[in-house]
Amino acid sequence: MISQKAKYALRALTALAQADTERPLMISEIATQQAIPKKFLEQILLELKRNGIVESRRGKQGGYLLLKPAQDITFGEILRLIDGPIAPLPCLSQTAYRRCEDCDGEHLCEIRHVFARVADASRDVLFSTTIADAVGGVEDARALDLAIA
Amino acid sequence: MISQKAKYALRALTALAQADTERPLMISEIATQQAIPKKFLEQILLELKRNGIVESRRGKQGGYLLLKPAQDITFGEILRLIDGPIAPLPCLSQTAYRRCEDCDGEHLCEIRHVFARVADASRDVLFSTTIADAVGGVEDARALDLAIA
DNA sequence: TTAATGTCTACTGAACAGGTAGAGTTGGTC
DNA sequence: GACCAACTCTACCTGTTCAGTAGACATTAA
Repeated sequence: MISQKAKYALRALTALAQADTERPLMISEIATQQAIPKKFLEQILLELKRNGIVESRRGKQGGYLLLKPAQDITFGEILRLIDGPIAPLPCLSQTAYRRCEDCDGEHLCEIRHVFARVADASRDVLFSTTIADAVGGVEDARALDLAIA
Repeated sequence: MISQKAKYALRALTALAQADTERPLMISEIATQQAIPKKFLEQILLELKRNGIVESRRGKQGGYLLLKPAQDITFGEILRLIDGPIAPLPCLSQTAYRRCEDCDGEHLCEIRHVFARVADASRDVLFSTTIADAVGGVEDARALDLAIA
């Protein structure tokens, strides 16, 4: 399971991606729109800012903006930022590798082989899908809804 | 990340799969061989027993045996048993579905679409790979090691 | 100058991870 | 029929993480 925090982060980013690229979106706007506790969202956006995903303007008329285009922000990137390693085992992490001290020889570890395939499959999806894809996909669905109704 | 407990469970099962099918393997044998804290392993095996994966014999000469053939025990099954739902979001779980109360309309949820693909990819691997596969795969590797040496 | 914004640090309560401890039960074996 | 090696069960413990909450502070447009 991904954390609530990561889910909030991804939703906040989709909100920013859908917004006007000129006018910053306030924390409170995003919080209300996406039903995220405001003070919690504050911390999340701060973290995204420190990692160069969004930028902020302070003071009146302040708020948040995407720093990169939405099609350059992948799900994997955000997930790794917020939740840490994607890998199902420490010895399979690309960013935080740690040897399992209880298995002798990684290519002899029965478990590792299997989870390596799981990790590859997940990463394939996560790093090839962007915030823009997500927003686009749903706009298609919404249009279809309208057409049917 | 999968829990340490799940990793231990999978290793214990590979140990049982590799052992003689007649003579039960004692908790302490598995614990020593796989470097698992004995009392913790006890609880794990008990849980596997309650769920019909292994059987036990009490008293002297007692121990544990696989209840089903190793090729009928999938990684997904064990993982779900020990760690709970495989899905990255509660609203994608097959066994413990729970609606996200903060998103309106699941097919309009930007996040859900993406993680549905991740979940499918993971389940593909996890439910098509068995304990027997894992043991077999490593025996191949071990044979190769010997051939090289 | 002031009011509306983001920034930062600290705290908290509940749940979960990863075990440990110890009393109890069962069933071969002598 | 006693003994002892095994499994069984319940309880407990310590540390960490999750999901927030609180509140003082800094900045800036109007």
